[in-house]
Formats: sequence, structure tokens, C-alpha cells
Amino acid sequence: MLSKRAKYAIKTILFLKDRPEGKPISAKVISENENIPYKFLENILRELRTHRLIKSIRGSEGGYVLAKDPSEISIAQIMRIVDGPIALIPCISEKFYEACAECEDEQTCRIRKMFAEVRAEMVPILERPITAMDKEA
Amino acid sequence: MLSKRAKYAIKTILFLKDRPEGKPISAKVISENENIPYKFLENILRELRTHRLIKSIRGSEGGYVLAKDPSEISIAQIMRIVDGPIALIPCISEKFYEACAECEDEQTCRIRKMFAEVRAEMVPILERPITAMDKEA
DNA sequence: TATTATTCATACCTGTTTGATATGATATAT
DNA sequence: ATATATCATATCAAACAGGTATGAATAATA
Ligand code: FES
Ligand code: FES
Repeated sequence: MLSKRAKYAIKTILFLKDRPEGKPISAKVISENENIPYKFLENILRELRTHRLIKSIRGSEGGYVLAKDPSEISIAQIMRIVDGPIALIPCISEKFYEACAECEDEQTCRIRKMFAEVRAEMVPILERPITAMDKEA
Repeated sequence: MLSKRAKYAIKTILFLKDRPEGKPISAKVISENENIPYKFLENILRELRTHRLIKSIRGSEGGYVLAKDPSEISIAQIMRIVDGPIALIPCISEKFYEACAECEDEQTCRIRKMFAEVRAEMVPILERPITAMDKEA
């Protein structure tokens, strides 16, 4: 299941994508429109900023804008930033690799082989640009 | 990420699938061979049994056997039994539906639409029979 | 029938994660 | 100056994950 963090993050990115560029949107506005707890949202926004998905403008009249074209942002990116690995098992994750304690030999592990295939088919689904996913019906 | 429960459950199913039918396999044997904590495994086995994936034979010389043909068992089934929903958001899950508190209108929610598509593409991957996934290389 | 090997059931425990809040500093347009 | 923002860190309660403890029930077999 997707964490609230990830869900809120995706909602935030979509919200920013909808606004005309140039005018920064404040955390308060996002929070009220998307029903996201204000302080929790601030945390998420900071995380998205440090990972260069959004830019912030400080001070009065400040706020946030996308740091890249929406066509270059995917659900996978957002999930990795706020939730960590997408892979279903740690020994397969590329960005967050970790060995499996209870498996004798990673090279011959059947579970690992199964999930390598799952991952290979799953990641492209999540890596599509949000502009392709978020179509008007 | 897959929980340990799910991983252990899948390992167990594969282990049983490998054994010639007829002779039940004890929890102890599974535990030792797959490096799964014994008592934890007992919990998982019970869960798999109540959901009719395996059958148990009590008493001395007892143990567990698959309750259906391996070609009728999928990763998705196992995951649903031990971990719950596969869908990334609750408002999409068929077996574990729950409304999203912070979304105004489920019918028009864009996140929901996006993840409905993700789900539609993801579930078939996980619903393939384990006999198809677990090939000898 | 006593023993042993096993499943079955329930309850409990501990550390981590999740979702969220509190407090306050810093920056900037007006 | 003041109001409006972001930025940073710390804290917290509840839920969850992973695992353990205790013991009852069942059945093969010596
Ligand atoms: S090595 Fe990772 S699942 Fe076996
Ligand atoms: S209704 Fe479930 S994500 Fe919006």
C-alpha cells in the first residue's frame, strides 16, 4: 500500500502542475485544497525540494513551483523519494539494495528470480510520466 | 516492500510444491530448510490453511501439503492472504476496499484514476501461476 | 497405554515506522 | 515594522512488523 506521504506528495505535484507557471503556491493553499495536514505537508515539500522535484521561494508571496517539466516526473520518482524502494524485495532494488539474511545464495535464489521478473514488468508502469497517467477522461 | 510473512509464505509454498505429493512435510522441516523462525512459521502455516492453500495432517508423522495444484496458486493469492490488499490505494482494492478520507469525490479523483490504471496493469503480473514464474533457468 | 511428534490457538512482547504536531528560526515583499 | 512564508529540528502516539511463550489437542507407535 502507498503511504500517506507518497499519496500527499503525488497530490501536491499534480496540484502544482495544474497552476500556471511563475506564481508560487504556498503550502497553506495546497494544504487547504488537498486536505493535507499543514505541518506534515511542509515536511513532504522539503523532501521534494531537496530532491529537486520542486523549487521554493521564501518569504512573503513565496511558495513552491515545479522544478522540472511535468513530463519528466513519474510516480516512481515520487515514491522513491518519500517512501524508498519500489522493488518488492531488497535484494533486487537497484537504488536501495540490501542482502536477504535468510537466503543461502542470492545467485540461485528462486524467490529472487521470480521477483526480478516482477520488478522488470512493474517498474515501467510506475515510471511513465505523470502527464501520460493523468489524462482528462 | 514485501513483508517477511509474505516472503516466508511464498518460500513455504514453493518448498511444498517441490516435495512429492502424499507425504506431509512438518513445520520443523520447512523451518530448518528455509531458515524461517519456527513459531513464526506456524502462524503463517495456519493462515495459509484457513485460506485453503494448504492442508494439514495432525499428530505424529503429520505436516502440511498443498491443497490445490501449484498451477492454481499465484503470488497475488499468497500476498492477499498474509499481507492484505495488493492495490496501492484503498479506494481501488476490490477485496479490501476503504474510502479515502481526504478525497472529496471518489468518482472524479485523479489519483484514483491513475492508480486504477496502475492496478489494472499490475495485478495480472502477480496473478500468474507460480508454476509459470518459478522456472528452472 | 505412555511417549513422542506433531498441529492448533491465543496471547504477548519489542523495536520500528507512520502520520502528525510543536516550537521556533530565517527570509522577503509590502 | 509587519505580515507572510519557508526552513529546521525535535517530539509524540498509535499502529505494525517480526517474533516469542505457553500450553492444549491430536494421532502414530513402541
Ligand atoms: S536472496 Fe533475496 S529473496 Fe532470496
Ligand atoms: S479517492 Fe482514493 S485516492 Fe482519491
